[in-house]
Amino acid sequence: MPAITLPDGSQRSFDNPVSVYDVAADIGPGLAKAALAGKVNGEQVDTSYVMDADAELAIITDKDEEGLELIRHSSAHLMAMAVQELFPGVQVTIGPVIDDGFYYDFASGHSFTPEDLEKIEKRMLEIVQDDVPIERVVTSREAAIKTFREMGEHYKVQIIEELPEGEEISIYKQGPWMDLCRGPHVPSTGKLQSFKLTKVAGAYWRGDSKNEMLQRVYGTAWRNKKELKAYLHRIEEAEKRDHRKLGKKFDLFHTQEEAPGMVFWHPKGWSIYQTIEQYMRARQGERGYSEIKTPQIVDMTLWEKSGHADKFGDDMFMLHSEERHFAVKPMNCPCHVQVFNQGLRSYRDLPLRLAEFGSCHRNEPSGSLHGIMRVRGFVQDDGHIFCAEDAIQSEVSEFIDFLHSVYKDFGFNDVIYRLSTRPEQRVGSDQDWDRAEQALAQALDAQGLPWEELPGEGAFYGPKIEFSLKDSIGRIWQLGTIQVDFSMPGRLDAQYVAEDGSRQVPVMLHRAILGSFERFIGILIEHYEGNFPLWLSPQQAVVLNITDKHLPYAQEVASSLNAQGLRVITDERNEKIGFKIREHTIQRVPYLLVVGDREQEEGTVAVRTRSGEDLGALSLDELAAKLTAEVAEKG
RNA sequence: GCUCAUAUAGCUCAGUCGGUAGAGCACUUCCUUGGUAAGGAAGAGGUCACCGGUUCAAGUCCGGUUAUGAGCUCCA
Repeated sequence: MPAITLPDGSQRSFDNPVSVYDVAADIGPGLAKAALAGKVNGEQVDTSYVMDADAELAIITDKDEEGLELIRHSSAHLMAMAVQELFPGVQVTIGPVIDDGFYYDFASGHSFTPEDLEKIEKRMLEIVQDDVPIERVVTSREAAIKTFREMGEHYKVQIIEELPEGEEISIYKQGPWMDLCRGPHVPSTGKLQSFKLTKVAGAYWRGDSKNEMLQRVYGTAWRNKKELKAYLHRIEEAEKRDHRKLGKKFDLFHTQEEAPGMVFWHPKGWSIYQTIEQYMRARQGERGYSEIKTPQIVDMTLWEKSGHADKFGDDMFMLHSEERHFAVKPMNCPCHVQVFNQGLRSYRDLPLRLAEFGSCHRNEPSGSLHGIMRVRGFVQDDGHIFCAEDAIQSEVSEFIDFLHSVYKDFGFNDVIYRLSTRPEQRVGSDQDWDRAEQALAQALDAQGLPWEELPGEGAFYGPKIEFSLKDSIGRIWQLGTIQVDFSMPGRLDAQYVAEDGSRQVPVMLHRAILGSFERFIGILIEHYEGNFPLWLSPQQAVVLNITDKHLPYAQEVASSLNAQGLRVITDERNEKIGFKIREHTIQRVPYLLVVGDREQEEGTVAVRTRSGEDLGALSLDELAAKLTAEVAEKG
């Protein structure tokens, strides 16, 4: 006589064992239709799951987040079924749920094409039309291995063999098709209505590049057509703000075949770059950093000593000249230690904060290059703090504070904190790692910041905090970092004289706020969709003369504003005012200054913004004051 | 680096069955001097990424290289 307790606390008693579906039907036909799965005593189960004792039950429908995940998971199965029907001989591997959808990895001699995806999608819709029931069958390990071996599903056999002893093995059947799966799944294929296959790509078996490559088909799946449409729209919007596209449209930079992964900055892009660099220079000065510049090409012996040659040698650009071996510097830290090492340092010099806009080159794998976001030649807003161990926490706290203020000035307020701890391949003693990890965790805790641990993700010389931020459309970008390093100063013979006269090895903190200028500017382009705030805009205003006779006045306006430190250009072309307005609005110039007879007589300009707002006529003084104030405001 | 795809005018893209390349915008010149998102006319512009092969003939078919894109792997 099971008594079923529902989430609202109400109870229903049944004379016989009941399935999740039965309970849903007992509550109402609408719910029975909507039920995708159940949650019995906290465990997800199919709607066919039968309860023969008292239980707590929640019916999962597509209103629940879990329901959406079920839809995606079952969609992956649906796709696998369609694929195996259409392409006999294809083996299945795994098909999990991901953000916004699902994928399934297949082993196949045939390469799927976009046309294949259409065919597969069509077959999937047919199976949905047939509303094929999805059924769970529990089997023994041996039987499962035998079944899948006979089916020629060698990957599945391997997966079953690696399941822990005693684990229940379940198979899900939909029509003639079956797949090994823990479940649960939606009750029938008819529940899957709003999906779309999006792309096909290679993926390594088990995510290991030593293994063979499988074919991964990605799909997206939603509760209903409206959500699917909204998702596809979001993707389109994200594509519109792609920095590669906008970089071309606004004439900010280009790349070309002769220098893969390196950026040719054009005047407008370089203006943004310089504005950021000068801003960072000023802020670092305020925060007690001394700026330095170190060589671009350094003898291999230094990289061997620092440990980088050993770990990253393959990815360094090498040079051979006069029997000597050099590398183009892939990072700045060993060079900064060389600056520290000049002369005998005292504890009184600490903390010593060195900063460099350090130009680095790394021969990144060709397939990982991406616009200006992931490049081979880049400039870091790099800095190294040499300090005594007891100063780590305060230095890290001070840094976090600095970082927050910078992100705020760029219009980013949501920061995400992650602590990456010791990786398998590393240098330094476990005791050093314990202390370093603790120092970082304490600095985060001391500021009351929420953080997540990423075990094994630290650098080879020390743990790190990674700072990520959310952009205007919710994407997360990793930017800043601070890393504790107990190893490199010792390896490179850094020392200072302590208060008691003894020689001590300083701790080194590696830190960056923007990460690389290239990546950061790429993110800014996408975040603002080219609508840069005034202080970053390469062209802050453009003066538009109505006819040739207003040209001298237009030039006078521009030079007057330029003299006040504003970036103002004149569009002197013999074009109609509507045409000029259109062009510069599309180019996202923040202020359009129209000058004609009226303005010339009154010594004013007619101000229009890039968003189409008409601010009326302003005198030059009023305008300069307004723009200067806006530049200072940042954000 | 791996899998798959792509590469045509400055940009965005057409180019069928293999028969020596086309549009819109941009550019140049001329006309137009026009008050808030495209005034008009004419002209110029291409070794179809590169190297090789098949063919009477290759932008088109095949192979290789390079770059780019999606994803995987990697990211000091």
